[in-house]
Amino acid sequence: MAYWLMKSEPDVYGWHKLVAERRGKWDGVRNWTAARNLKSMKIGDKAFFYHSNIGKEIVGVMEIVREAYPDSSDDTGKWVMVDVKPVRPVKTPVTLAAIRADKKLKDMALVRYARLSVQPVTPAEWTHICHLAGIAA
DNA sequence: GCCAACGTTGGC
DNA sequence: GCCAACGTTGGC
Repeated sequence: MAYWLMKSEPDVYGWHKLVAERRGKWDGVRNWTAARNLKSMKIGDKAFFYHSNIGKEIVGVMEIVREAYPDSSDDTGKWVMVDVKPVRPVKTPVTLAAIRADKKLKDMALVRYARLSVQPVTPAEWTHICHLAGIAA
């Protein structure tokens, strides 16, 4: 099983909206590196939901429930989307500042490639962040 | 609102 | 195929 981190601006599509919907479509990705990550996802993979711009923190854990298929918001047919469902909210949000300040996390894509909206997370990073978030890994 | 980082586009 | 110009993202 692989781990990921996916970003969304909460005023556009936030954690609470995903929880309300019970299942969400992760569309609108228009970056080749992010799209490659979407295509690598398997059903059952876990992903952190990160609020960019407002909050700048990890707020929940999602699971991939449908693997990459054509993005319905894309007319060109080049891009893909996946479906996700919320698994659990974090107990304590893990902020970008906390991630930057943590030696174990400073190599995360979130820090090194700030603009990448869909990025891999290593098992060690996943476990550590779950610990900081006060939830089981 | 500004600006740094960086991806993309288009002229050559 | 290079690289300057431009656009976008996202932190501050």
